[in-house]
Amino acid sequence: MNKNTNSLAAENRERSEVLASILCEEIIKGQLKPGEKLSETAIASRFSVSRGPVREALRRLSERDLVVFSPNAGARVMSTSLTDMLNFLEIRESLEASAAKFAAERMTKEERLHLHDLYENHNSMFSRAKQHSYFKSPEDFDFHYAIAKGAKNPVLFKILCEDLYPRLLLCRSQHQYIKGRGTKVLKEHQLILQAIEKGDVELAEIFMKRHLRSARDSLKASIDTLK
Amino acid sequence: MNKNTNSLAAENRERSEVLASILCEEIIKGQLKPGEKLSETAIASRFSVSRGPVREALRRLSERDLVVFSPNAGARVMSTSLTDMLNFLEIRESLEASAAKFAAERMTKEERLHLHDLYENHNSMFSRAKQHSYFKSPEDFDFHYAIAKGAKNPVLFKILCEDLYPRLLLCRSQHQYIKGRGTKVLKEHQLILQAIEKGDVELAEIFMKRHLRSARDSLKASIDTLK
DNA sequence: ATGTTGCGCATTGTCAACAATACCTTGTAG
DNA sequence: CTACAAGGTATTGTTGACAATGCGCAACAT
Repeated sequence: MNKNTNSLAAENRERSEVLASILCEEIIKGQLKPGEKLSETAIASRFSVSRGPVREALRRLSERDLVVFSPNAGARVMSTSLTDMLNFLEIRESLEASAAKFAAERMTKEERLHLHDLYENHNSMFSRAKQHSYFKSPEDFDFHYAIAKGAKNPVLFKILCEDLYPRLLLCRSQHQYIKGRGTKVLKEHQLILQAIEKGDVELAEIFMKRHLRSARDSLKASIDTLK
Repeated sequence: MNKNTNSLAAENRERSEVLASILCEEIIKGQLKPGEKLSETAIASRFSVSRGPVREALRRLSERDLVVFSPNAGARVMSTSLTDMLNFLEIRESLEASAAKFAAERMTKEERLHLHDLYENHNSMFSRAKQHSYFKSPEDFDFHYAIAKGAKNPVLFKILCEDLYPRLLLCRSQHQYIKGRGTKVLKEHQLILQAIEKGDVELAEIFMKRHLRSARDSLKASIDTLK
């Protein structure tokens, strides 16, 4: 799948960067669980490198807030509370609303078609397996990812796709809180899609805001029922 | 001023983190100019440490996009184009509009008073020295900083104050583009302040958006006149 | 004069050993 | 039996040395 996982030698990129991306992926996928200790020697021997590159990789990840350091006690996988999660979703709302607005304004014809395809695929996939928890699937993120890309603002793209999404995914791997919101999500995506296809800037922004607002409310409700 | 600059030994924080913050500051202040080479050995000898911590610090800064790496060629201070700058301002608009909204909703009484004091200070400072380029001054950022803090969302605060503002300041140190927008800025701040003091959520959001929109338009105009 | 090729040097990337701190185990006292 | 203390062990923080890559200068050929 990812050849870096096997051999990280013959890369132009430096070891610490490759290591960081591999560890990042494993953290996001939940293979390294939140709170888990990240031993430098263990990681070093696992990838057959010295501790130097490992340390550099861990320092990188700490800047991304994927790991936390306790001085003289090493690194642990970041653990995210549900209130943190709500804060993330709050910001995501404002950022993605802008993304949708810009996407409706700036997406190319091809990008709009691609977004349409994504929606159709999700749609058919969902009707095939109704119990499939759509909201939790990576396919849901594909849709938002495409919009973030279509907004044609690299700063926005970086914040969303490289800062926020990883943290959200990490948090999801921690809390198995969400039951898929079912066909609602699809309907909401459809509204956003149509607005973008028409180039309706204002509607795209509003529908995206509503969409994410619903997601956040859903989480809030889940939290309330839990306690 | 900052005792870290002199002795970075007796700190609980690890050397690489202290180094990163010192270098970050110097980059933002423009003491290290965009495009300038950051030699590991030079930095190491300057702070009387080994290259190890220096490397870790530089890797941290690269995650913050304050420096760029060319493999086997080391690090250079990030250089930001004016179109990058416009992208930053575009996102800042949406983020700070939310910040103002939340601040109007969530600021404590003390925070509102503090914000008021900030405004008054800026006001008197400006009338004392009219030629003083208010928009470029750090005092301008204080106002926005206080609002970001008052929004009571750590995620938002981090993105604004630790990711976006440093990059904006770095870019300013690179391009001496802006003539202060004069009393306009103060008037705009006043409107925002009043909305927040009244707890008027919607107005705070709108006035902040307009304020930053003006700043961006002003930059766009500057760019156009330049070419 | 200009473009190119090769060598030498400087810088980066990596590693293994040393020093310092924290954690865990074990023993003892209350 | 529990609480606390002390020592040993393991892990982190740091360092200096080695290997590899890139850069610049000089000499040469066209």
